[in-house]
Amino acid sequence: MTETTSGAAGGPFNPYSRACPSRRLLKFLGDLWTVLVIGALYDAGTPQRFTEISLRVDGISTKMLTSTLRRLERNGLVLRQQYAETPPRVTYELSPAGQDLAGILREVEAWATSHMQDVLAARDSYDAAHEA
Amino acid sequence: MTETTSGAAGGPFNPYSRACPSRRLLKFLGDLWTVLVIGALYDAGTPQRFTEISLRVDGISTKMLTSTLRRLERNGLVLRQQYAETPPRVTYELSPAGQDLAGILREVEAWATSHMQDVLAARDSYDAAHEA
DNA sequence: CTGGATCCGACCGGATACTG
DNA sequence: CAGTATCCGGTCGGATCCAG
Repeated sequence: MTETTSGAAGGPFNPYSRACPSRRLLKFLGDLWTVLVIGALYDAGTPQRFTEISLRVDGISTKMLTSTLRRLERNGLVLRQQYAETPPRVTYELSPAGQDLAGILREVEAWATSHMQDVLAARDSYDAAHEA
Repeated sequence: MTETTSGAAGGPFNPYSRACPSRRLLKFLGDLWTVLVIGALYDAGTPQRFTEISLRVDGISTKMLTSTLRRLERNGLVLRQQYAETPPRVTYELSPAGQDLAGILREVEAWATSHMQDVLAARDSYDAAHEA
């Protein structure tokens, strides 16, 4: 036990350490667009086209969808397939690693939706007790 | 089935909808400092002081620790206890809801650390295939 | 010790226009 | 259709100083 910071051990990576690359990865994984795009691909079950994903993730801009998909692909979480057709057709799907992650992120998502009401109530309570 | 967007059903809240409050909540839950502070409190097991948390979460500024704890408290995820002493002593601990969430976020954290190596390899592979 | 207040640079991210 | 390029306002977040 030579670790000075906390966190689940089991490997050399520790996001509680400022310099550890896992911190940046964790930051990316928690990003809203990352979570929603992965969730959308997970729900779809089949390879999705750029436009199809943008329809599932309401309000995402082409810029953010592009950059998010690029990072996901670069990190090995999403597989990109492009076909030589006109008009061009490109599809995205989760890699095995991406599917694994999707299951976990889905839990976070489920927590958010199932506890939203409680959170709303907690805010009211907090605001009432701290109002100016 | 009147939903037009995707996502796990089960409630009226849907983060895939741009206007749904659960989207903002989800964004907050995935925030790096949120994840690490919750994880630190979870690891500690006992109520932690402001300074103790800052030591566990390497590199967090007092500004971010303060604002993160405030939001967590306001959302009912963290319980704050202050004692009338000099010097002042304040402790923070996870609420039952917070502990529930912590277990899930810990999984995300574990995914990040356990797959960091694979992700690093995927990046090398991607960069090699896309270098200018 | 536990913060609040302020300054300010960095960058996130939307809107828009354009291309193969 | 599937992006790329650019502009630019808003916000995030670190550093610093101050207070109860």
